[in-house]
Amino acid sequence: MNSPQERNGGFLPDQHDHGDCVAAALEDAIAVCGERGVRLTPVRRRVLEIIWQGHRPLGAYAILEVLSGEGHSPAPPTVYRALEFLLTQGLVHRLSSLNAFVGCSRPGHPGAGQFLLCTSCGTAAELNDPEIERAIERGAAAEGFVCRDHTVEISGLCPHCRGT
Amino acid sequence: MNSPQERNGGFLPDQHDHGDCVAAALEDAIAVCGERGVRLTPVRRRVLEIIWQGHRPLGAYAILEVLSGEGHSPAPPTVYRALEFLLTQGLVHRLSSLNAFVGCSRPGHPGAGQFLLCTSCGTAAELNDPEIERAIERGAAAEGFVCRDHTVEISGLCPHCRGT
DNA sequence: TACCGTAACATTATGATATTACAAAACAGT
DNA sequence: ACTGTTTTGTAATATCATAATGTTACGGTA
Ligand SMILES: [Zn+2]
Ligand SMILES: [Zn+2]
Ligand SMILES: [Zn+2]
Ligand SMILES: [Zn+2]
Repeated sequence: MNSPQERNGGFLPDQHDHGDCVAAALEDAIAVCGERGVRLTPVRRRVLEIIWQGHRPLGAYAILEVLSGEGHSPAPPTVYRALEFLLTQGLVHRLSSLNAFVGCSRPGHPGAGQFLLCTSCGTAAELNDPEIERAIERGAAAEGFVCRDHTVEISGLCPHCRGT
Repeated sequence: MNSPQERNGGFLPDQHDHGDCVAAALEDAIAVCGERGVRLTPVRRRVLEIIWQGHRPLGAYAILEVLSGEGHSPAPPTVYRALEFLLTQGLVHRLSSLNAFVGCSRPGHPGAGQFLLCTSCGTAAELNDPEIERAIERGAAAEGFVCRDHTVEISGLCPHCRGT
């Protein structure tokens, strides 16, 4: 099984077929979990789908609310556990500047990614930019610091909102 | 009045004279507030001092606890208001990956800075690295995104901890 | 099938962080 | 001192996340 390719990392047109995004994300998730011998259980799968309802970060309690509207009313730990699983498998990312979660555009990839967050429409785009990573690595090394992880979240205006 | 210079941005030796750091930070804060015609009131000043007790980020409730041990027992809004003031004046930074606040090494400077956070000892160092900023700007521009602000928080090991 | 061990999930409660709304006090300019 | 503005106090509440404990579902074994 070949690894999933980058998908939906950038900003997409408003009228793109979002069903395809969700379907591709699920397909990738099934593949990644299959390769690793971990289980994409119904709760985990449903949480991933809910996150992929849009290209915008969703808070844990917003996910809870969606689940509550489906007969099923789990408590916070259920959602957080599913999120932790998805984070561990690299299927979603956590955005600490928003306390929210977004689907990963390159499921299972190594590295933390960088995020562009539109303050106008709430849309997020994921970068995995080697130039940024290299600059960070270099800046840290100059202070004698060894990087383990990074959070890069850039807020501003997406291409759709910058014009209006 | 000349603007404060960069101070204490990097990792300092364990035995540096930290009283100097605090004194310099307060001096800079007084200068910045004086130039701008805003008031560094006793609460704001004290919160800034508490944050500068060390080179490690402090949570709002940790600050509250210190204040409580001083006869004076303010409620959360008092601390959050002081923090908001200090953030606005560029005297402290908020680290969203830690939900904590740290003194700014270049009081009043423009830009968001980048932070190195040691997971072993909790120490933070601030960078204002034009290379990182340029890389981010370029990566964002390639997606048609206009940057307004950024959060760059790098976790890993500081020079003191990497050896042990 | 019955058994066991592990992984996943449910439930309750609580911890940690942050904000709203309104009242009182301190301050600055007159 | 009078007045409008800024700052602080206080109580309640919202929001985000985890601890602690017990139960259920699943997969392997005999
Ligand atoms: Zn990703
Ligand atoms: Zn937008
Ligand atoms: Zn700074
Ligand atoms: Zn350290």
